[in-house]
Amino acid sequence: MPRSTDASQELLPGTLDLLILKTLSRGPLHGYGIAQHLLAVSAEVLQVGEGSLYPALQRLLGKEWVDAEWGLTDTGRRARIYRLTPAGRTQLAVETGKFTRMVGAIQAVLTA
Amino acid sequence: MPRSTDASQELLPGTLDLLILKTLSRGPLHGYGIAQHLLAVSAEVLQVGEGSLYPALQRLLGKEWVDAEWGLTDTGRRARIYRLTPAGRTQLAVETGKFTRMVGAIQAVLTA
DNA sequence: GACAATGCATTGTTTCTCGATGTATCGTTT
DNA sequence: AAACGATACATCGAGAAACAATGCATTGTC
Repeated sequence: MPRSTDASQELLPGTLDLLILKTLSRGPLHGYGIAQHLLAVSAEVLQVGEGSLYPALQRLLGKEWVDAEWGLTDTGRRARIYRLTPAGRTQLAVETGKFTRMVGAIQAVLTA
Repeated sequence: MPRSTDASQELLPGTLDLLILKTLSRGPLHGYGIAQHLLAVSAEVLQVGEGSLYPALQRLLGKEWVDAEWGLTDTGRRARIYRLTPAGRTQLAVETGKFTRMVGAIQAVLTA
C-alpha cells in the first residue's frame, strides 16, 4: 500500500525538540528510551516514530544541545546514550517559555 | 537581504486551521479581519502573515469547511467574506478535541 | 528456527509556514 | 495633487519538519 491521504498526526508539530530536551533533562537516555518515556508519561498519546525521533536527535546534536556516546541500557543492550548539554538546558527554558506563550494565546482564541 | 537562517516562528505549526475555524464560528468575516481578530484576542502573540493566511483559507475552501462570497466590510471596502459551513463546524470540534488532547499530553511531559 | 521486541539510522514524500512579490483602493497628510 | 500607510486580495519559492517505509543487527521467547 503506497500511500493513504491520511495524516494521523501523532504530534503537535514543532514540539518534538522541546519534548526530547525535557525528557533528557531528567537524565541521559537512549533514543528508544526517549520514545518509551513519552508514550508512558502521555498515556500513549505522544507516539513519536523513529523517522521523526532520530532526525530530531541529529538536529539537536548539530546544535550541540545534546551530546551522545555509546553505552549500555539497563537491559544490557548496546545503545547510544544522549545527554543534555548546558546549552541544551538553556534552550529547554527558551522553548518551554515560547510553548507556554503560544498555548496561552491559542487558548485565548478558543475560549473567546 | 536574501535570507537569514532565522525562523521567527509566529505560530505553533498545525494550529492555523483551528484558529481560523474558531474565529469564523463567531460569524462570517473577511481574511484581513481574521488576522486582526487573532492579533487582538491573543495580545499580539499570534501574528499570522498573509503568506500563511490565504493559503490556509484556500485549503479550507477546498475541503468545504468554509465557503466565501464577495461583499463589503464594515468600512465599506470590497472584500471576500468567509463563512463556516456545517462540515466546518464539525471539523472545528474535531480539531479542538485533538488540540486539547495534545496539549494535555505535552503538559504532562513538561511537569513530569 | 521463527518471530516479536529492542536498538540504530537514512531516504523520499508531503505538508506547512513564511518572506517576498504583485495588484488595487481608501483616507490622511503634506 | 502627490505621497504614504492601512486595508484587502492572492501566489510563488524556499526552508523546515514529521512521517512511512526501509534497512541492519541483536536479544529473548515460543
